Amino acid sequence: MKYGTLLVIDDNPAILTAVKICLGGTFERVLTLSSPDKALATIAQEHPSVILLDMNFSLGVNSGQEGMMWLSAIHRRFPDIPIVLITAYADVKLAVRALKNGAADFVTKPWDNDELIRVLKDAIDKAGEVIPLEQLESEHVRKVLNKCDGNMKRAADLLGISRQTLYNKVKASPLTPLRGEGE
Amino acid sequence: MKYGTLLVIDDNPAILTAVKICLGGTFERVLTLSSPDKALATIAQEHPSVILLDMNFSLGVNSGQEGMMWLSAIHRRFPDIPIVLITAYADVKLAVRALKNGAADFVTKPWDNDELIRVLKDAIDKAGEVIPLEQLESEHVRKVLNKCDGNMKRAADLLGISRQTLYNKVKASPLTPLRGEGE
DNA sequence: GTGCTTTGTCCAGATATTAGACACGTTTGT
DNA sequence: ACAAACGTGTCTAATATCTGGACAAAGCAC
Repeated sequence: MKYGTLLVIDDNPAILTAVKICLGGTFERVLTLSSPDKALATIAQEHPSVILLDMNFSLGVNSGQEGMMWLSAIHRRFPDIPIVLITAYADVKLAVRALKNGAADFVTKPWDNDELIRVLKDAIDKAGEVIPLEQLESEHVRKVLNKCDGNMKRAADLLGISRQTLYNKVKASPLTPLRGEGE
Repeated sequence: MKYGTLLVIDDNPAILTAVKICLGGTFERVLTLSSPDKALATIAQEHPSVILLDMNFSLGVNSGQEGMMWLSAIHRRFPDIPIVLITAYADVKLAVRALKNGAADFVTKPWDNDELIRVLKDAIDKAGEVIPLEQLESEHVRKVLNKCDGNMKRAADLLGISRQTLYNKVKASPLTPLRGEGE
């Protein structure tokens, strides 16, 4: 089973070629861009399943600012397409910032092929999940209620619903297990 | 303005003392544990606003497995309390895994005091936010609809609601801006 | 073009939400 | 200790929302 379209954005042609060879068997299509300039247009046109984005363009600038900017821009425009970042400079602060800015994952060069495939697959799978409205609601209600120490009046207030409605919701689904957040 | 209760868990007494001094002025209370053994009990009793958890216990074991286990355990039991991880071994993989396992943030030793305070404050603020039910619903609807390329029938199906209901929801809130995910 | 899907629109019955009210138990402040 | 303030569980009646079902018209596939 192949995993749709992968878009790779990296300014190193050797990397693009390498990725194309390594992942060509795993994805139906592997598109490449050597510069993020046309990224938005390309994404809009091709609707990739996942994006592999390098963090370091403009030679000599390796703070990752460039990649971070593009991450934000792409993620803002296409919040549903998972973006996996890749960088040669293993920097914890950068990785944390990237994940908090919406990156699906963060890997370092040189990469392990199987790991990269797993990461991209995970990103696609996670992005493809759709949570039913009712479940989303139940979970959120439970969380807020929990944060209010079970105070239904306050919870209802924070949730923007009436106390009775919250009351009904709670007794309607007395035990909805919370989704895990594990990897 | 002080930021509630901080619980620090670290097996190095010197660190505990240092943190107590550095952050005593910022938090109303700073509790410390030199081992995570009693973490769950302490948290249940003290309801800290945020937890600062070291990743490396049992001397010689520095893979972070220990801390990761405790992160999962604590986060599973108290999903509403933000957990900031701290480690001496800057490891990108570990940081990524931690964030995906529910950590609010990830900092490395030696830490910068102001940065640590900012991180803890951010974690508390973010955890304290409560999103009204209607907004949560709107955003989710918009995302799913987007993922379905605007196909309302399919989106409604995935969301577990009827097509007409989705139709009504969409025309009820034609332009709900998505919340940002920035740091 | 012919079929299949989707859309926009309507209906009427079922369900959910709402503000308000009430008695009762629990905190809180003094 | 006492009163005031607050939260709960319960009820009602008006309003709103959700639902399956139906229909013609528009869009897409082959």
